[in-house]
Amino acid sequence: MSQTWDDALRASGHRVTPQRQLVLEAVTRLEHATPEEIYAEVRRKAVGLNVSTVYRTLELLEQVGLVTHTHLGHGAHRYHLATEAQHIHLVCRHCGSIIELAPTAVSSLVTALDRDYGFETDVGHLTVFGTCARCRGVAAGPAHAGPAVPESAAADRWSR
Amino acid sequence: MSQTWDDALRASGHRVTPQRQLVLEAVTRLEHATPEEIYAEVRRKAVGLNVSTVYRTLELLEQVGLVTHTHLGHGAHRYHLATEAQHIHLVCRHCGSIIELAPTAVSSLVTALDRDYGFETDVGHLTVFGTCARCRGVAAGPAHAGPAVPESAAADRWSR
DNA sequence: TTTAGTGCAAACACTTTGCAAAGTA
DNA sequence: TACTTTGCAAAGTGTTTGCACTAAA
Repeated sequence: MSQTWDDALRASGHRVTPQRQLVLEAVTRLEHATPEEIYAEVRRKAVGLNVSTVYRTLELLEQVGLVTHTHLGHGAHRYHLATEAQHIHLVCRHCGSIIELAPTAVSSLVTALDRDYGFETDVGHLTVFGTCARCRGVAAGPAHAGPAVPESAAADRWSR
Repeated sequence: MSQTWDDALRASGHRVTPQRQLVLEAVTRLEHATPEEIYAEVRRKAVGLNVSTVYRTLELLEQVGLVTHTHLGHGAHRYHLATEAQHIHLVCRHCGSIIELAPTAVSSLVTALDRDYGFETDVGHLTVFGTCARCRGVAAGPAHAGPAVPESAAADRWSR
């Protein structure tokens, strides 16, 4: 049931190239890497390799099912092997640290969402933002007041 | 304990302008809006208003505590009122629909993360990707094989 | 009047595209 | 050989910045 990465490419009618191997290796080595980081890593071995190739390759590898990506805050796509054990991420807002957890940590949530809403959770994509234990001690979070909302009116006064 | 939005601005040493009111209104009206969408909405009332003003205003309003943002997939920042009831999001990968849930739906997870990892979850930012009930019936998810990883070697053959 | 806020245009970071040359099968 | 993939350069998105002008307080 297990095939090699190059067979996976060939089987889907794509060609095996050094570029693709390098990108896949980079994804394997650096976990949670952005396209940018993957590009930098790949360049260490192959200076001539182009950014667009990295993007195209990542898209292909994902399509073929060799890699997947997650969103870890802002706009950063981060890629990792599809074969890697599924895990969820805790991202600390303050120090930016990423904590990996086994999916079992959220199994009760997954079960509940399925039972109550018929929603099938993509565990590999689950990211929880918050504050890690270390930062909690340091920062005393600012308390928001909770002001009322405007009543739309002044606009016509100056619009044009 | 509740103040008006313009007082919130003044209190923090900022000025009250029509632009800021319009942006805040847009955020209020369209829930989960991207800067782009907010800009479009605002332009309907004030053609002259500039995109950069929208970005600057959103940043300010967030800083002052009137609005907050969430990441709902790719790189899309979506803004909503800070006063709005906290809620978590279920995003369907297939149809793109967004389901809002009360934070209580994940309270057990929040408790567990706190107890086990000392992690304080930012519930307002929690987004769960997956497949909604409707799409589950339709799409028969493709099963990934799980090919092996390359063994780094061919690279030197052609790098330069 | 003073100083913060705005519009404009240009700069940015990141990602995508068209096309001819190079390389896989 | 035939046809996919790459490198290159140029074009797109979405977001940010500097600066002179405008307007809130």
